[in-house]
Amino acid sequence: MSGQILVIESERTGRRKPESLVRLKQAARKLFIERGYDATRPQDIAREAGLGHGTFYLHYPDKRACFLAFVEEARLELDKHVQMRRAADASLEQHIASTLNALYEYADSHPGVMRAAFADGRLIDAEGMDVQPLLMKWGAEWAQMVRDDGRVRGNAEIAGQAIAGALHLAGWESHRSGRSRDELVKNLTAFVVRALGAD
Amino acid sequence: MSGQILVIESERTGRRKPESLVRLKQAARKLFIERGYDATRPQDIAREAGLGHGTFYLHYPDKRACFLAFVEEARLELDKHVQMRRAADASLEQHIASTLNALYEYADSHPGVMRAAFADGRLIDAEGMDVQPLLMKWGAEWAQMVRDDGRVRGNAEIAGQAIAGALHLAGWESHRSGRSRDELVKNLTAFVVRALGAD
Amino acid sequence: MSGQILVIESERTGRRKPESLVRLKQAARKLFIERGYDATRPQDIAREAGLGHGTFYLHYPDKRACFLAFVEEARLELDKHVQMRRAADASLEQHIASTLNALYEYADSHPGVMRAAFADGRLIDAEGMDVQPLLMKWGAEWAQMVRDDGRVRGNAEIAGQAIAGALHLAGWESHRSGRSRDELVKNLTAFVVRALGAD
Amino acid sequence: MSGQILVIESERTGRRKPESLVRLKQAARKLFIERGYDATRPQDIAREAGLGHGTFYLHYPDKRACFLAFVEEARLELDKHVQMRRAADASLEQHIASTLNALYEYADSHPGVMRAAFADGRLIDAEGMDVQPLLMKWGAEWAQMVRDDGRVRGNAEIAGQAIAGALHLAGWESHRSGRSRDELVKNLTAFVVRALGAD
DNA sequence: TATGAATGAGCATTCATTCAT
DNA sequence: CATGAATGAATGCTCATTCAT
Repeated sequence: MSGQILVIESERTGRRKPESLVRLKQAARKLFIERGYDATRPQDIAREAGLGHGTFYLHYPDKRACFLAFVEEARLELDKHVQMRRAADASLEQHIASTLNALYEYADSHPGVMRAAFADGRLIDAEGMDVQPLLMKWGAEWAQMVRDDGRVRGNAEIAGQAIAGALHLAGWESHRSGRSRDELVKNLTAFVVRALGAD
Repeated sequence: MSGQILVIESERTGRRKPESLVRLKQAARKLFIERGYDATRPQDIAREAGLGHGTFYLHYPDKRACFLAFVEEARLELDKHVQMRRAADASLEQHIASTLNALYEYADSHPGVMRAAFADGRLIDAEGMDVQPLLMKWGAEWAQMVRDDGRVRGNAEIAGQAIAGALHLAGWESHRSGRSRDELVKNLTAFVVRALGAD
Repeated sequence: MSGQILVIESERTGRRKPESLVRLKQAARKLFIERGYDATRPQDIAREAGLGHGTFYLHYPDKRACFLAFVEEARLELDKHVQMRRAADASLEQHIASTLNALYEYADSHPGVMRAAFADGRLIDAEGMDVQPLLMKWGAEWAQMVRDDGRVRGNAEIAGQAIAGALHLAGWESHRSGRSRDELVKNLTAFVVRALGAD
Repeated sequence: MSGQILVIESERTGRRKPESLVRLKQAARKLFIERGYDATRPQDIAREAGLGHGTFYLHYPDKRACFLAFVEEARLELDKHVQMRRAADASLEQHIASTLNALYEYADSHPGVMRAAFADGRLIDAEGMDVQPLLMKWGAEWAQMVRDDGRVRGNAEIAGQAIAGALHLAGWESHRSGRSRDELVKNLTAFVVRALGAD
């Protein structure tokens, strides 16, 4: 009898804990996207996950941590998506074009994710200068790309952040004004390629 | 003497109404910069202005309107500053360099203003798609500049927004990492000049 | 010069004071009817009357007094209306029938007045047991009528209040359920006539 | 012993939730009666119940709902009281007399309940035409009684509402003027019996 | 591990009234 | 008589978090 209990328990400790966390993650993602950070209560997330309110605090110290986890997950997901879609061995221009295409493709097919995730800047600004906002992490990745390419002589970090900022705002504005993705990608690719000083 | 009284009276009747508004504006600016939007209550603004908190609602319909007024004021102030510092008749490169210099000079000498003001995107996203966030207005101005210059063949709006986004994020990151303004301006100027395809 | 001033002043004290009061009365009536007591602010009344907010307190000590004045005016108006429409020399039944007809005719042609006015019960309940609610005053009038008729042997006051209460609730319910005035008057007349014990 | 624990536990889990609701109900009843609707804040009710004020909103969506629940409870309580005291098999006159006696007996022994409860008309008038004010529900019950009796040929609904209105206002006035319950009941019984046309 | 009842600091906003002009 | 800027007590309600079970 106790053996059976042990088996059940080991199954539980082995799988049940992660399971509720997974459900919380999914629920959090859904709600942060649908309603935004402010309008999403820990209680809502727990309920959406089919769990009690208290369980939320078993997995996250607070609401902020849960949101930042969602943002980080979104970042990794986007990274993965872009890396898969990106033209591998190609000219810089083709590389950038395919990257931007993948980027905005993801943004289109995951409406709300980017918008929700970029809201982390505010949270991070308020406390925790040690954490980097999503956009800035993105900028750092572009900076690395620039460094790897080796053609730009200026400060790669500045260039990387500039690119990230450019892609973000131009993308947002295009979304608001209903511009086509093609138009956006074509223009931005040219913009970035020139900015990187293709000499 | 009666003449003086008349003057005083006309000054008073002429200024009593705006006076409290002016004080509210100053107080709001101070607090929005120091504490941010969320942590600033209408009550705090009124108290900071030495007024009762009912008075706040004599001048603004709600907290949001007060904040947007602050943002707009900051935008105009920055515009004015940049226009005064900007090299007038000069090459595109010099023009951009002086603009960026003025821009970051303002940002340095008014710490917190930009950071606070850019938070409007969140407010505007929530409601009121008709209002444009500060950063996007800024992008529109750059777009106009690009159009006026006439050298870029692509979509000027996209280019303008891309520039604004680039300046914003690169500036923010530089501020966080303690980079010198010169380094930032030099690199960004080159970045933007190249991006605009000065061929 | 002082003569002229005196003339103007006497004209003013003779006519101007009442004028603003009259306008306040009209405005108050309009707003109390349209919006009810709670949703009507002294400020609204003054503005509707084309006067400054402070002027309100020149004529009424507070909002409550203004409302009670409105109620009293409505009561007198209804009284006058009923007295004019009422069959003079007739049987008790005819007398009552014509009274009820006049009553509900007024209620129909002045939608909202009765509803607004009856809200005084609450105000009076809260403070001032000395003032009588409109409905009770009305009951007292019916009591007098009963006494004058002399046919009822019981307590006239109770009968009067009972009649007033009956007319009020039956009228309100008929209004809510969309019953015709004729149906209401016919039935209530019979009800009251029987209740008064026409032996 | 473990059996006892089980009982306690099941009692606890089974009652913990309702317990705070019961305390809120009692507190609400007390305060609505003592102070009336406007002067009673949800916070006061919670404090009176020995609970935090957030708990109030765990059980009621808002103050209005709490009040309407109080009114409904009072109505049921009164109904029960009247049904128990009412003469069962008797003449119409005896039936009515006993009903009125029970009615005013309740009103006397629960001072303030009726007064507070009748204030619902105002709340219901403002919003929710679908809900019926207490007094009108009462009228509907009298209407049913009239219909069941079968002797009145007119519109039973009008008669029922008229009776309810009569009892209400006459009762209120008698309370204000200090009339004895006997006097009131005797007169009103005769009034109602005649009104119902006992021919 | 899981629960959900309980908490109370906190917030934006309203409005009857006053009083200096 | 008239004004309307100023006031601040007061209100209903929310929500991140805790903790006894």
